[in-house]
Amino acid sequence: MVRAPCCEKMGVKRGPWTPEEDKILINYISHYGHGNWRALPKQAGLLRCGKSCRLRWANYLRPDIKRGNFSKEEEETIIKLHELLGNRWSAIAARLPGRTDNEIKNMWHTHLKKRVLKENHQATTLETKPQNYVKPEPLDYPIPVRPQSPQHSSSTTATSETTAITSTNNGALDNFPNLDENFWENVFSADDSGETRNFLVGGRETQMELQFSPLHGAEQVCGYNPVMHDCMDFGYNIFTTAGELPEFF
DNA sequence: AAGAGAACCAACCGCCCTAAG
DNA sequence: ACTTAGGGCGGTTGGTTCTCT
Repeated sequence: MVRAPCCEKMGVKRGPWTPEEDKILINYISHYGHGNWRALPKQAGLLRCGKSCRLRWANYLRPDIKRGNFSKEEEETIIKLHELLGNRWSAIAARLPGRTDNEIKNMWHTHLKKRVLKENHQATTLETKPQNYVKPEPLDYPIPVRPQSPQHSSSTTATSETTAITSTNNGALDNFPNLDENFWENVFSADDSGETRNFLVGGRETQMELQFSPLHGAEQVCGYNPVMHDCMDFGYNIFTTAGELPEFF
């Protein structure tokens, strides 16, 4: 069965929004909220489809949107997060208050992508390498694979997987923290959107935000430190939101 | 000053996921 | 269990503005 389009094309206006339409949408949402997007245009008196209204609101009219040029810090954050998360624009936008996924996506395609490509090219071109350039050694430890969540696996238990993955890391990385036994269970009960939780790490209660991200072909727990504007580069990366990194970093 | 090409960005499209019936 | 609608997301398009010659 083919899904019907989100709106009848006939009689629905398309293209750039006029200031009058913006005003109507803002007034309506500020009085009644958006509720059902599909029903909104009719109730508000707009000749637009609901999807168009939602996009206009989300990307342009929302009061918390920050307009204007991106700061250097924001650009660096986008580059780091893109390295970490790939094209998950909404996840990246979630870490840049006031910026929309569309805006970030445009920024990436028009400015940052070229810049990153150029920088990568320079870094790998022999002529541009400094004389004391040393080729980085490949990782000497296995990239740990995220064990299946207990809710997705019926054949193994969380406990055995937890033990295995923890011992793998402790054996491979001297400075990998001692995780409390409920760590992975706690991780798996969080979603992928960067939920903040308290964990016992290295024997210390630490507030952390976790993300799962596919890197090097394997899914990893990894993170980004918004305070230091730096990606943690372990097999498992963990970062705090409290502004201070745990000692093991 | 004018035309061409490049860059920018708002908006649209179509797919996917999820909740409700 | 299945179907369907609603909403979210990433990719793409096309109109506008800018820059260069």
